[in-house]
Amino acid sequence: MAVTLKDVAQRAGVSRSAVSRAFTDGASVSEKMRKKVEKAAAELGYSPNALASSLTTGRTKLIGLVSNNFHNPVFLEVFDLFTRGLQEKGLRPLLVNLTDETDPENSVRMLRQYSVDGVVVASSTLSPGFAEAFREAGVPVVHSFGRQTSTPGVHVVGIDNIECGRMAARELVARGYRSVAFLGGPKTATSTQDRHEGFMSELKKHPDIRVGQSFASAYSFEAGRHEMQRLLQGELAEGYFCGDDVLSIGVLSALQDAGRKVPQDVGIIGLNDMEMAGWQNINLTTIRQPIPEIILASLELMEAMLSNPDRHPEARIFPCTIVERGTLRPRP
Amino acid sequence: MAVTLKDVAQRAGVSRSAVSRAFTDGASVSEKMRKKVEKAAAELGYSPNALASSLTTGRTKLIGLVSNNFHNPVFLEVFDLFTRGLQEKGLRPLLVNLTDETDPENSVRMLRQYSVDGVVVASSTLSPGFAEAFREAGVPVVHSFGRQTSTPGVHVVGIDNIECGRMAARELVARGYRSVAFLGGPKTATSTQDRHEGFMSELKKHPDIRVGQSFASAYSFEAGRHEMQRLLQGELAEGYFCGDDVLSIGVLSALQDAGRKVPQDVGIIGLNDMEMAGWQNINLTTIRQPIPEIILASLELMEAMLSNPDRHPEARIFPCTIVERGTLRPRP
DNA sequence: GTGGTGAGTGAAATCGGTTGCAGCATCATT
DNA sequence: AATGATGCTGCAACCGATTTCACTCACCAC
Repeated sequence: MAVTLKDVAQRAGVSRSAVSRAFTDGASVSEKMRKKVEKAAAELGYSPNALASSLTTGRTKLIGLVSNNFHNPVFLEVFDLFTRGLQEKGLRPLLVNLTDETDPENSVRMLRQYSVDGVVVASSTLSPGFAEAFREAGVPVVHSFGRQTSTPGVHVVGIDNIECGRMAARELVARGYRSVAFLGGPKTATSTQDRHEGFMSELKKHPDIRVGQSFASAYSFEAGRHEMQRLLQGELAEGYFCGDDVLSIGVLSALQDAGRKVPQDVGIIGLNDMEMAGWQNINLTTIRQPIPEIILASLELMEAMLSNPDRHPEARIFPCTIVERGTLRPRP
Repeated sequence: MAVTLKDVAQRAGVSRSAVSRAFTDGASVSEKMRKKVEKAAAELGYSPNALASSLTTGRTKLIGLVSNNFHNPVFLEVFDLFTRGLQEKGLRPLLVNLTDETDPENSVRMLRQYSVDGVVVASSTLSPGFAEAFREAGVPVVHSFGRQTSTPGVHVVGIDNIECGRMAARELVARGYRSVAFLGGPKTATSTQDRHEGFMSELKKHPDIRVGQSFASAYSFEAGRHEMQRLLQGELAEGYFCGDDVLSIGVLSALQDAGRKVPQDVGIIGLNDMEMAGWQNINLTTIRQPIPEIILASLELMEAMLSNPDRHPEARIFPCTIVERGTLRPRP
C-alpha cells in the first residue's frame, strides 16, 4: 500500500540513507543523486512519513491547540488565525476541546503521547495553573488570552484585564453615568475576576456613583440574556460594562424585548470587538482586544521556544482601545 | 527526559515485551506481571508514545478535520461537535484550514505524511472531487455537508440542497409573495448551485410569480449586507430566500439601515438555523439543517470505515424543517 | 511417569525513518 | 608522486514501540 523509503531506494538503486538525505535540505547530497532519488520518488508517489522521522529527530511539528471557548463566536476568528498562522510555519494544529473538563491532567498526557512540539492554550477562562501543567511536563507552552501573574511560569500573551475594567469604568463615568454595574461572565474565569477588580477599583474613586455587579453563568448569548432578564425584575443601572461582546449582545436582546432603549435608557459597553460587534444591527460600543496581534505574538513566542525551550517566560500584554459605536450615550 | 518502555522494563526487571503487553488490553499477561509493570510505570511517570506504536500497528487515531468555513459562525458549532465526538471515540482531530486554497493536493500529501486514519471534510462549498482525492490516496473519508452525486465516490452526509431550495420557494409562494428572489452565496459553492436550482425549478410551476436571483461573494455577514445594499438601488422583490443564515443576517442589517421593515416590506428566509438565528434581536425564519445529526452520522461512518475501509460509499441525507420566527409574513 | 495443553514470558525482527562513522573518489597542492 | 582536504555515499545502529515465535512451566489426564 504505502510507499516507503526502502521502495524508493531500491527503485533508484541507492542506499536508504541517500533517499533520506535527498529529502532533508541541508544534507550532504550531490545534485545528481538528488535528481535520481526525486525521479524514483515521483514515479512511486512517495512522500516521507512524518511520524517515523519524528521518532529519531524528536520533533513532530505538531502543536496542541487547546481551548474551551467553543460557544463564543469570537473564537472562530481565533481558530482561523491560529490554524493559518501555524500552517504558514509548517506546523500542524492538534485540536483539543476542553469544553467538559478543566483538569489539565488528561490533556497533558494525551498531548505527550502524541509528542507535540508545543502547546498553545487559547482561553481567557482557564487558570494559569493549567498552562503551567504543560511546562512541568516539559512541553513548551504559550497561554494566549491568559492572565499574567507576578511570577510567570509560562509565556502569556493577552491584555491587561484589570486595566480594561478601569477603562470601562472611566468611560462610563466620563459620559455622565451616575449608576453603573459590572455584568461579567462566570466568576471562576480569571478574565472575569480581573475585569471586575479593575472596574471596582476605579469606581472607588467616585463614591458618589452607585455601583452594582452581577455574573452570568457563561460567556454566551443565552447567559447574558438570561442575566439581564433577571436584572430587569429589579431596578436597572444606567450603564453596564459587560465582560464580553457576546454577553453584551445577549443583554441587548433582553433590553430590546423589555422595550428599553439603548443608549437612551441604558448604556452598554462590551469587550473584544468581535466581528459581530460591528454588524450594523448590533453596533456595539466596546473595548477592542487586538486579537490578530495577540495570536501573532503567541506564534512568535512558540516558534522561539521550539528553537530554545529554556527561554525565560515572558508576558506580552497588548493595549486595548475603545471602539465607539452606538450603545453608549455621547460624552457630555 | 522522556521515559520510555525500556526504562520501565529495566525498573520492573522484566522484558520490554512484557511492558508493552501490560499496556495493551487483551494481551496475554498475568495479573502479577501487570501489577509489577504498572507500579514501575507509575513511579517513572511513563505513558506510551502513540506515534511510535503507530509505526507498527499502522493506526494513529489521528483524524484530519478539513474545512474552509472559518467565517461562518455556524462552523464553531460544527467544530465543537466534531472535536467532542472524536475525542469521545478516542480519536484526535488534526485541523486543516483550507481558507486560502481549494486544491486537494497539498492537504492530501500533508495528511498522509501524518498517517491520519481518516479524514472528515466539513464544507458545503467544496466540490465532491476534493473529498474523492483522499479516497484515491487510500484514506478513508467522509464529506460532511457535501453534495451527494449519482455515483458517490465517498461517504457523504448532509441535506438535500435542491429540496431545500424547493422548500423555500414553496413556503414563499404559500405565504402569498408575488415576487421572490434567491440570494445565494458564491456561485462556485455546490450548496449555492443546488439551492438555486431547487428554488428555480419549483418556481417554474408558478409562471405568474416574478423571480430574481443574485449571488453574494461569500457566505459571510459582509457579503450578504453588501449584496443587499446593491439590490436596494433597484427594485426589491417581496420575499428573499438567502442561501445561508449569516448571509440573511447581513441582508437584514442592510434592510434595517435602509428603513425597510421586515417582514412587512420584505420577507426573508434563511438556511441553517444557526444558534444566532434564534437570538431574539435577529429572530430569523429559516430552514433548519440538522447539524448535530449530520455530525453524529459522519462520525459513525468514519468509525465504520476504520474497521472496514472497503465499505461501500453511502449518502446519508437528512430532512430539513422550517423554523418559523419573525422574518416572513404569516400564511394567509 | 509420560504426554498434552495452555498460559505466560523473553529474544529478536520489524515498523519507516535518521545519523555517526568509515570508506572511497576526486581534486588541488607541494 | 605523495599528501591532504573535500564531498558523497553506504553500513549499521538507533528512535520507541509491537508482534511473531520458541520456549518454559504448571497442571491435568491417562
